[in-house]
Amino acid sequence: MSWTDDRVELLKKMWGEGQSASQIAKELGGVTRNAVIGKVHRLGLSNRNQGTAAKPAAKEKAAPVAKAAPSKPAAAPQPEKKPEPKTEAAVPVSADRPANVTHLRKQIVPAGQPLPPQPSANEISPEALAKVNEIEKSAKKLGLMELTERTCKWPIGDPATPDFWFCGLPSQQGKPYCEAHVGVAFQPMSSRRDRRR
DNA sequence: CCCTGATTCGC
DNA sequence: GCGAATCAGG
Repeated sequence: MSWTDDRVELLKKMWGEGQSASQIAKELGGVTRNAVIGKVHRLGLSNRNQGTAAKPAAKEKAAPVAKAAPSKPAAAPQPEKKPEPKTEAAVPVSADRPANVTHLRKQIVPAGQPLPPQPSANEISPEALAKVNEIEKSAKKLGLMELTERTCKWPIGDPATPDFWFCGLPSQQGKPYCEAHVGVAFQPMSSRRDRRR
């Protein structure tokens, strides 16, 4: 595959939209994300850092290249704009809920049985709960079979009813849950002192 | 372990 | 110019 004009255009477009190199590569087809990144650099649209000629030459490890030493770092940090629409708009979370967080949790997980590492719902950030509510709306609702090594395995709904599924969103490294669920899953550990055994 | 982009260098 | 291999972070 070669970098035809339209392919380059798509590349520019997607890169401009903040798409990742791997996504772009997948979309284009026939190229790897490395190819995309390489092209991006060649096109000179890697970062919005343009103008500063001198490149700080980040690392010099196994490079037996004898090059003239750079005169000076000369890297004026320019305030850059980051078009990153945080999908964290206002969530209808009760701002005035001092201690009734437990009820909120109940809404999320109606079931009351063999729940995952459900914290004691004591000191969970209301934000985390709101987040969970949010993401559950966009959950992929995977069945038990669809779960893979890196899909969120957070159960949603009542296992005793057909309205039961798993979050299914991309889980974070290693963890069994996605970002949001990790937040409410294991985070507490505050007043859990001894276990009297 | 999964991902991200950045850089190098043989082709 | 191209991109795999590698590096460097998250």
